[in-house]
Amino acid sequence: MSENFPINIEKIDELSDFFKIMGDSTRIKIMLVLENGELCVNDMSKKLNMTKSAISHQLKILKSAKLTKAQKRGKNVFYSLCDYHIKTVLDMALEHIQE
Amino acid sequence: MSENFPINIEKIDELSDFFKIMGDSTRIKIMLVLENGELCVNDMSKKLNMTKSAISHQLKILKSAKLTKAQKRGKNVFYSLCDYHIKTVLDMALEHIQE
DNA sequence: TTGACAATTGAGCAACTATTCAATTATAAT
DNA sequence: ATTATAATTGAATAGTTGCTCAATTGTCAA
Repeated sequence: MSENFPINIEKIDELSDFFKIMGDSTRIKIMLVLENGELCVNDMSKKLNMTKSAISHQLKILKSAKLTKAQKRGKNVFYSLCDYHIKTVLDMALEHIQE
Repeated sequence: MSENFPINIEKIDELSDFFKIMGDSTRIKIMLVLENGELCVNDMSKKLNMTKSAISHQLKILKSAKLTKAQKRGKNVFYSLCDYHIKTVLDMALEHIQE
């Protein structure tokens, strides 16, 4: 290990952490509903038919991974996608499973 | 859910399952050492400084996900990468974490 | 200020997962 | 046949994770 290895070890952990975060259907659903634009927690909760608590817990993870960002307006907190790479990664993965 | 939703629900599970498999540093390491060509379990075990058993368990998962394929020759089983999309997904993810 | 709604938080629980360890199968060499 | 090496397998364990539930915070309206 370490030499003769294409990328360094911390990067590998970052990589697998990234995929770990993508590897949950609730978080995937959240990202997909956010592709059309920002939504508040309540709306996501209704669209995905899940409790606000469950959504909120996952949003916290997505936010800390810089995959979503939040903006508070009045009583609501509106979330939106952060990174334009994500859609490409999702599409690439879709291509992979398609066959 | 279900209507007004960009892709169907089974696809979402397939997607998150795919990312779940990518979301482990051992499996990432295996895929990275296989980028240069096939290797037997013993070689991977040495390169990654892990037991053959641990490697073998993860190879089974990668194989069942059709990310690697195996070929037996003599006492050895040689593994290689299956899908050319994987490298692109890895590169895309690397681009995401780079910044 | 009071009541209602939006969102977050933390503890607790059940389900899942990666590694270790020991045993087993399979092949090759002596 | 016996021994050695390669790989797989399954059970056990320790660690992690996602959801629920209850409590809490923050904001707006009456």
